[in-house]
Amino acid sequence: MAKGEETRVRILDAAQDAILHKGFDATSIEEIVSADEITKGGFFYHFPDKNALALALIERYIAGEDQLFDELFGRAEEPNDDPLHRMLIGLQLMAELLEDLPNGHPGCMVASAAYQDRLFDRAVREKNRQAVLAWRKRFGGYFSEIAELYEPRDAVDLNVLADMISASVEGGIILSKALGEPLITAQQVRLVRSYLKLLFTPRTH
Amino acid sequence: MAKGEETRVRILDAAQDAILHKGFDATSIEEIVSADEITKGGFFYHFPDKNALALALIERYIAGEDQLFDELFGRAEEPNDDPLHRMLIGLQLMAELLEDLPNGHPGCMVASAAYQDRLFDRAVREKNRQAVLAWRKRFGGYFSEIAELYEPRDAVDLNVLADMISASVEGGIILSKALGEPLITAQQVRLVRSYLKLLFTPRTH
DNA sequence: TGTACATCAGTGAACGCGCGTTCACTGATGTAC
DNA sequence: TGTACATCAGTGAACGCGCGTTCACTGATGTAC
Repeated sequence: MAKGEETRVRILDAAQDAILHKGFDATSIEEIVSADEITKGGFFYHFPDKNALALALIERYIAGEDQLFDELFGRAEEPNDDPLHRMLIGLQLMAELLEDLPNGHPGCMVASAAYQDRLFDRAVREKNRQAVLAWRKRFGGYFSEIAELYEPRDAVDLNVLADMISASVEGGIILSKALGEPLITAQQVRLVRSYLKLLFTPRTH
Repeated sequence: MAKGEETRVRILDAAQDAILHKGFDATSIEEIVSADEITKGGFFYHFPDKNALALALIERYIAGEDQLFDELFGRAEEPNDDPLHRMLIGLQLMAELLEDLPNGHPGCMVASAAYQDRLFDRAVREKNRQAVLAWRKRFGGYFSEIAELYEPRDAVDLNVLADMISASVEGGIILSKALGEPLITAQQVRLVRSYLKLLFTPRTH
């Protein structure tokens, strides 16, 4: 990685950590750059203004999540797997990954932006919207495959079910932050897993 | 209501609306009071400093939620009702109430504070923590009653199940804000209801 | 009922500080010939 | 291999603006006698 790119990443890291605990406006550029031992001028070499920082942070966060979900649910090495099994394994892996974070999930940039939408321009808000839609599309696709093979025991909209995965993580993070209990998010993911098992597993008499 | 108390409430209303869309720090006192047509000096008559505003907002929000949950789940008029039935009715009422908000739920002060915890002093953070614990205790108590009568079909921790109600609302609000779809929160509450039905309803052959 | 005083619910000007942003400059590295 | 120039990745001082907070004052309302 070139020197400039490395500094840029360090700026994003420091900014994200502060923003997830203080909000965007309360996080000053001075504070961000002093954590990286550069100056304010250096910040403005990498970003034209503070709004561009927000955009870059959200884009990076979304890309990271997409890659992570590909790894957890993709399981490209076994493409013929049963889709329900693949989903349950994916949620299991996600829960384990969350349990391994000693301080819990540090927070979701999308959630942070959603609670500060009036601070950002249209480009940022639209990126945020597209991120959540992409999650819905991804998980909704998985559920379509599942529903072709398994009759759900209760009438559910598959897009709402897809949102449930995102919502349980987002909600878990909030409870976890408010209580200072790192394990909550993983527990909520496991609970969604329990629901899907009950919902799609055929009755055994 | 006395005149001063009325102004205080209007300050809190204006502040809450702005804070749920911009965050605490980015919401200036000037902006809050100009919405109410008073002056900055007037604000400081009602609150010693800005942190006291945060504390008052969170206390008011928590008290409002507690009262609402009492109404939705208490059903004091029929205390001998089946606890599972009461829970399902409560969630049904909650979903209907959320569906009736034309712009969706405006946002949760507890979530907003959780994503800006470094902005506040210990008193605010502790209030926030107690709020989530109270929700857990409330719903956990309901689930204890239910579990005494109905064997759950999957091994679940009742406190985690209690958190699920809070988490689905919190997560639903975030998705709803990010997508601009007001109905999402109600949908997520109905999905939790579907889970509880599957989890606790006895098998009928 | 009238008067004196206290309290309530603010007004409005002033303050010092930190913020985002600009800009002229600089040393190190890369490229052309 | 040496030299000239361009680009990269910053530095550091300066700016104007808006912020939270203070404070002396004020008019309206309430209370005591």
